[in-house]
Amino acid sequence: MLQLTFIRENKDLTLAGLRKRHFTNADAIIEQVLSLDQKRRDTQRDLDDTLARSNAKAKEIGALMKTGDKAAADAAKAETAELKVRSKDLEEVLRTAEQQLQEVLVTIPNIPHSSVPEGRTPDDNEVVLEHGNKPDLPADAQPHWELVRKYDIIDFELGVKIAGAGFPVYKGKGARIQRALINFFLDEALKAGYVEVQPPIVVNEDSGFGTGQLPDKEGQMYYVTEDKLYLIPTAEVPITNLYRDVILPESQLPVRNVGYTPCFRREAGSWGAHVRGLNRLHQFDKVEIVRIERPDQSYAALEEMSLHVQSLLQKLELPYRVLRLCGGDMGFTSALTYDMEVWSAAQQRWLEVSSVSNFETYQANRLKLRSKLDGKMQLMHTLNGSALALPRILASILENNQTPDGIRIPQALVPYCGFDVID
RNA sequence: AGAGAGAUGGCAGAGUGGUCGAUUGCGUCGGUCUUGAAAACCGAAGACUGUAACAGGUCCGGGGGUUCGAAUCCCUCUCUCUCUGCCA
Repeated sequence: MLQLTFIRENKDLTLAGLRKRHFTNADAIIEQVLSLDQKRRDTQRDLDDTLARSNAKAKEIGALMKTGDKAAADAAKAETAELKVRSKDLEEVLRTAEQQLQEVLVTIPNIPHSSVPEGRTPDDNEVVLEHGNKPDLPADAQPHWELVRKYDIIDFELGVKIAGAGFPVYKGKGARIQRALINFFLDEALKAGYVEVQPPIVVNEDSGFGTGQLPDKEGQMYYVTEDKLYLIPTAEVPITNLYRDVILPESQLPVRNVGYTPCFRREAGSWGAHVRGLNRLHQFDKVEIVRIERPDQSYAALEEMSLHVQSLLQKLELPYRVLRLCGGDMGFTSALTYDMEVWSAAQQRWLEVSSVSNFETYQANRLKLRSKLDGKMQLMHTLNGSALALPRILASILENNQTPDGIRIPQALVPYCGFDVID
C-alpha cells in the first residue's frame, strides 16, 4: 500500500508511476484519495477538539466530586451530553471516511522504479542479459512430459487419481532429484548468508493482506473455510509476515531468510496450450529468499539476489536470461522485478523459474514493518525472490540433458542426488 | 473436544472507577567513577495521529456497552496456559 503522505506530497510522481503501469483511472482515483484524506483529517481535528473538551469536563467533575459540591458536579454533567452526542457522530463520520480511504488505497499498485521500462505486455520486457548456450538436440528429442513417462519418474495420471490435474506424483529418481534440488538450493543460500526458516504453509487473512495477496488475488489461493486459512501460493507470504507489526532494532538489519515450502495455486482459468507437464501446476516446491533492508540498501540487495539466483542456474548448467519487467507486466506490489527464465530445449521456449522483486515500502506499510534509523522511525524495504522454483528447473534439466543413454545430471547436483544419470 | 485460569510497555510483573501512558524489577541507551571493563551511583527512553512548531487526540489482546470519567465494571470474539480426553 502506498503511503498517504507520499501521495499527498508527490501527486505528480504518483500519477506518472501509475501511468507507466497502464493503471486505468489513475487521475480520478488519486483525486478521490486526496479528497477523502482531507475529509478524514478535518473530521479528525473536529473530533479531537470535542474529545479534548469532554476530557476537561470530566476532570472538572472529578474535582468537584472530591470537594463534595454535588450540585455543581451535576450541572457540569449536564453540559457533557451535547459533547457526547457530537463525538459519537464525528466518530461515525471518521470511521466511514477511513474505511473508504482504505478501500481505495488497496486498489492502487506500487509505483515503478525509474529503471522500469515502458511497456504494456511481456513482449515489452527488457532482456538484461542472456547466459549459456542453448543445446542442439537431435530431431527426435522429447519434451519433458514424454521423458518422465519414458523413465517413469513422474506420474501425472496417478496424481489426478489422488488429487486432481496439476498435482503430479514424483517417483524413484524423480522424487530423489526433487529432494536434491531443495537441499542444493538451501545449502547455496546458507553459504550466501541466509538464515533458514520453516514457516507454516497455511496463513490467516492478516498475513494474506500483509504481503498483498489479499484482497487482490483472493481467487488464486486455496482456502480452508472451516478454519479461515489460505494455503500459501509462495513462502514469501509466511516468511515476510514473520516481521508483521515488528519494529526491528537497527542491529538486526538486514534480515535474510531462506525457506523451502510447497506452494499452492489455483490457477483458475489459466489452463491452456502452454501448460503441459511441469509447466504449470497446482502444487509445486520452491525455495524462497526474503530480505528486509534499509531503504538506501535495498537496490544493492536486489542486485545481489539476482546474482545469487544466476549463480544457481550457472551451477546447474542451464542457459538462462534475465528480464527487467516493464510497467505493464509487473506484479501489483513490486517496484522493480527481474524475471529469470531458463531455456527449455525440447519445447524451444523460455520458462520463468524465478522472480526477484523489490517492494520498497509497499508491503512494509501494510505489515507495519519499521525500524528506527538515525532516530527516525521509518518503514523498511522488503524484497524476495525464488531461488528457485523446482518444476520448470526440472523440466529444463530433463530436456536439455537428454541423451540416447539417459538424462545426465548436472555435476553440482550429483552429490545431492547420489546418481549421475536417469536411465 | 470438556473444565478452569489468564491476556498490561523489549521481558517479568503491579495496578480493580478519577491527575494512570500507567508503580517496580530486569534488560537497553547516555553520564560519573576506571588505564579499560565490571560493580555502584545519576539520568534517559513507547507507538500512532496531528501541528509550521506547540497544543490536542488515540492506544493496557480485538470489537461493543455502562459512566461525566474505564487498564479497572458488563457483553462478545480471538488467543494463551493448566488439568482431563484423543493423537504424529
